[in-house]
Amino acid sequence: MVESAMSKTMMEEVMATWSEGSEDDDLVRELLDDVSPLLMIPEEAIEPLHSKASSSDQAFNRFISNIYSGPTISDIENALSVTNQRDHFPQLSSARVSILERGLSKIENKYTLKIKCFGNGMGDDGYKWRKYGQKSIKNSPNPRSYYRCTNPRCSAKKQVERSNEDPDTLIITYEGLHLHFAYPYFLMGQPLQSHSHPPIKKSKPTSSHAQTQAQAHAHREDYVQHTQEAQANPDLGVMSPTSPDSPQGMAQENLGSQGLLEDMVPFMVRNPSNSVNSAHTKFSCSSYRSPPTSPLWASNYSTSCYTVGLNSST
DNA sequence: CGTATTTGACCAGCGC
DNA sequence: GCGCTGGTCAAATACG
Repeated sequence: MVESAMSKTMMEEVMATWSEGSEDDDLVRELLDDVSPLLMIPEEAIEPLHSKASSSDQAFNRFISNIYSGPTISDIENALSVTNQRDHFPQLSSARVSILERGLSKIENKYTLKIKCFGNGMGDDGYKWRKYGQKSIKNSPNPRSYYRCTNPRCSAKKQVERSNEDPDTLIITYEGLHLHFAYPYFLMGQPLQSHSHPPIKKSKPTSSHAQTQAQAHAHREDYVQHTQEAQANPDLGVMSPTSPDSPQGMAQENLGSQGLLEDMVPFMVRNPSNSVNSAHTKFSCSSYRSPPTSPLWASNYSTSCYTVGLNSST
């Protein structure tokens, strides 16, 4: 099921999809950049970064790296650092748009992504999906596969089919949100509720439009979260859970209005510090955050997650 | 043996 | 109401 490495283009597209918020341009830019630390920095190259973390943290990082073929924690850190320079890259918006024009579209509450897969090029977005159906589509020689997030608390779904015109092109439609990864964020500042899952997810099955992003994000988010939390990078700054500007506050606020994961992801990504309940998150999320299993995009997995944090269209 | 996939059946929505 | 189509269910099967 794990699809081979997804082309960078795929990643870009995904990222673009999820990064409509102008403030995320820098991150998008990084993702689009061929030399983006998020995607390219080899373990050795980023080793120095690890020096800041404790041995246990390093071990954790390695663990994560071994599980995911995508970017390492250090990669993420780098990306996060870059993110702080958002104001320096106003051109990202245009880049994002260009990506969108290359295959990403949003229809109603679904995000459709068209990606080129070379050879066996199936990719994996990092989420663990379970195939629950396949149907032949009218006027199309290619069947459509239906996938659902393996997390029982997640209603995220996606459909995958090959393009009629181009066999190498996959059409992926995302629907629903991967909110399970965000639970710990919802709870920030509310440690007492750490064991009860916010009803948000349930209230949001319909606002699936953020799905694509959510997906990509979800697992990645967990990943990012872990990283940040493990390293508590002071450079990123720590927002007070109680602060009105805190990620948490924002997230909840957004949830209150729309409950869109996409709206809060950016904060999560940029404010790793909050993972107060990280311990819980690690276990609860990791269970579902299995190695890339999706029939789509393998190597993009990592990218996708980042993307999640970027987008906040609609 | 547990988990994931396959695949035909079933259901709902829509147009005629 | 009927047929078509897309989406989901669930038993059977395959796989690690």
